[in-house]
Amino acid sequence: MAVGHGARRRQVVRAALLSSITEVARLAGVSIATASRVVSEADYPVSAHTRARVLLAARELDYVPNALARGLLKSQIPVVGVIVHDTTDPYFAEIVRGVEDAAESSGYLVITCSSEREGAREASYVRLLRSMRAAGVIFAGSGMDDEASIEELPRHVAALQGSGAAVVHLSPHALGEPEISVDNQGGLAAMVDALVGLGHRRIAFLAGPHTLYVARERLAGYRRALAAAGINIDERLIVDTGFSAEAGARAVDQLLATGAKPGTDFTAILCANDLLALGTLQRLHELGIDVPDDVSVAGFDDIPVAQMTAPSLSTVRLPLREMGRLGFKAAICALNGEQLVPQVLPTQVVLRDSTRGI
Amino acid sequence: MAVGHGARRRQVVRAALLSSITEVARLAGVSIATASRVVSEADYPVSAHTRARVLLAARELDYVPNALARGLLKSQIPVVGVIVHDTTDPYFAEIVRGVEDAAESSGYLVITCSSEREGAREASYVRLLRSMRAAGVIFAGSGMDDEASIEELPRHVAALQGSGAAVVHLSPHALGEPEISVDNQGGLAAMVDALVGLGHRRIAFLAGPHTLYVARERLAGYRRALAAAGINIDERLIVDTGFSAEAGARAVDQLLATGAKPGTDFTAILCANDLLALGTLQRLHELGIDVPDDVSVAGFDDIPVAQMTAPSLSTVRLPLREMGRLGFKAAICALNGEQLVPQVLPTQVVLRDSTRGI
DNA sequence: CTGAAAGCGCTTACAG
DNA sequence: CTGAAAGCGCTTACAG
Repeated sequence: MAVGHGARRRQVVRAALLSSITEVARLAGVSIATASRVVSEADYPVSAHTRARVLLAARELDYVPNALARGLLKSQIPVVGVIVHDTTDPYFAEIVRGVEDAAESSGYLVITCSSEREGAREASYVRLLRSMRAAGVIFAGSGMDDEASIEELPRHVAALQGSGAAVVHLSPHALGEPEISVDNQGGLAAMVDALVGLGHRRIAFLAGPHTLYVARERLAGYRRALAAAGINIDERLIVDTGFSAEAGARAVDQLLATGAKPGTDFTAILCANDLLALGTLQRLHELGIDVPDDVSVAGFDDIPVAQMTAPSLSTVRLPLREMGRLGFKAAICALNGEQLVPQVLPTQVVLRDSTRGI
Repeated sequence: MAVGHGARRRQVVRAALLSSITEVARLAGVSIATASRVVSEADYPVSAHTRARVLLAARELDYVPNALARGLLKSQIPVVGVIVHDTTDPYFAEIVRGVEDAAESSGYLVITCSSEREGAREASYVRLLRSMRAAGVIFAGSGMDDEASIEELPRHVAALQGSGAAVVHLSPHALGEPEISVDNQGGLAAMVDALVGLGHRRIAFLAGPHTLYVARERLAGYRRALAAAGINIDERLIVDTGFSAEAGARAVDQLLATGAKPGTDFTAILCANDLLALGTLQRLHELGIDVPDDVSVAGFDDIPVAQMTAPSLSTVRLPLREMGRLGFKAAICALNGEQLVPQVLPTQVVLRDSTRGI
């Protein structure tokens, strides 16, 4: 019994170790050129009989082609990398999901790389993707402006593009217009308009990290809409923050520490993303400040949990999955040599229970 | 101006296209063997002068080694795949984050593949990883029992292991004990004990998908703890569900449709994961059933949003990031030929505002 | 329709 | 310390 088991095990391992195209060709009794033509599904004429024997041999040996050898020859491996700022952020999770949906059964493997909002890490991931001769890179998050992003990253991106890889941006960055994006400024302005429509005139803004392009665009939307409504901008109501729930909670404390009173000095808190709004809701709840009776709260992105908070969160819906899907499709188009036309997707204000008129 | 720009651009592209080790060797005036010894950081003696010239040439050409060529030679590429059930599920996002934390500056690239809980997709991702000669595969989710998981998957896993790749499981599955895991049964039993301690005796259970090993283990924990407490198990209070918030909301409707009354027929709803609990909270809120006054609700996993619901969610904390971190470390150990000792991590009951005594 | 041979970019015994 | 050469597994003109 034990012997039999050992022998069987060895056999499996042996098949695994030897299943190169050479083995398949030998077993089928054909040249490796012919074997290659069959297993690589090239549309090259091979007699039905020969084809069948090769296929049988391949199955017999559990043959899986070596993507490295193939990639070395083609100078490209069917892998598309998605660079995100934070895997655990639902904003990026939704985008990645969209990319994966579009990539399903396309033959491309999707690799997600998380920069943790560090330019050096991002650059090193892109370098790795370059060293693997990835077919494409999708930058899901917006550009940063630290040294690595300015020195190293563009070099790798240029090399990638120079060798025929597709590069797609889903957010604004230094190198030009994103191929697929959303009108961050307009979307945020629309939410300000909605709040003004509800009677709010003193709207605090948790602005996100000013090192990020998206955050700066959203801030611009805030300023633009207030100016358009003829409302004076009170700089003390603008808080520079991170992009996390914890940052939102801290920002509330910071805002209150200035002596600003909710309900009078500000009647609404608008957040540059939903995660900030989640932290804001939580901290206000802890402080016994009622939302929306004492103060209204609104977010931006419409991540799935935004419907599940109590009160449910008013926010601006971004078509995140769609962005991911279109991003992947754009990469494939670029790979086919098509010229990409930048596409700006619509946003939509969604008013739920965290905001009310005054 | 335009000409100058064009010329510069061409140069960049040219460097990108030609930067093979052959070019570096030529520019440095050495053999490719010597160039390789320098750039691959092999600890092979090379004179300081030669080394400096090679390094300079490499920098000049923006040389990035071809990982495919190197991988072809070694039959392994420094990539570790993490197979998850769903990228957008915070449970998996946290684990992936842990893996990435541990992999940081290890030289390995982490690839996340999302099976969407379909065995066929999972098998095809593992096949892709196999074709790329990945150094390791970490299965973050538990095994499924559909055909692809029984037929195709084990073949690829055996081949991967046979060729020296590391395979690590973070959850129970058909092939044996997970290398890194958590006591799902004991953890869930502990929460039942806690609820019983609060005076609950009629505890409904949203059980998750019975096709998943983890779900079955958690259900076993439910049964075990109730039996130990001498409480009769009412099968009508056990609802088979998915693992999403929507499934939780539906399950609440299903439970109520049986005619069971909250507060009398059941005083608590225990969920096999936090996402189910989130959906449960939301649906109960919509129905005007108060938590915890009318019914207590508890989850399992302690994903980050569990603290941010209203009321905040009582749950069982799983060391998710730690599991990811240890999973990656285990993969590296296996790669170094070390024998892995299965490790079971502790869980902890966390009581927040969604549960109360009766 | 089939096969022999070159070559993708690298590493590593082997010889000096 | 340095280099010439073989070879990893595949694809693809080229010749038949």
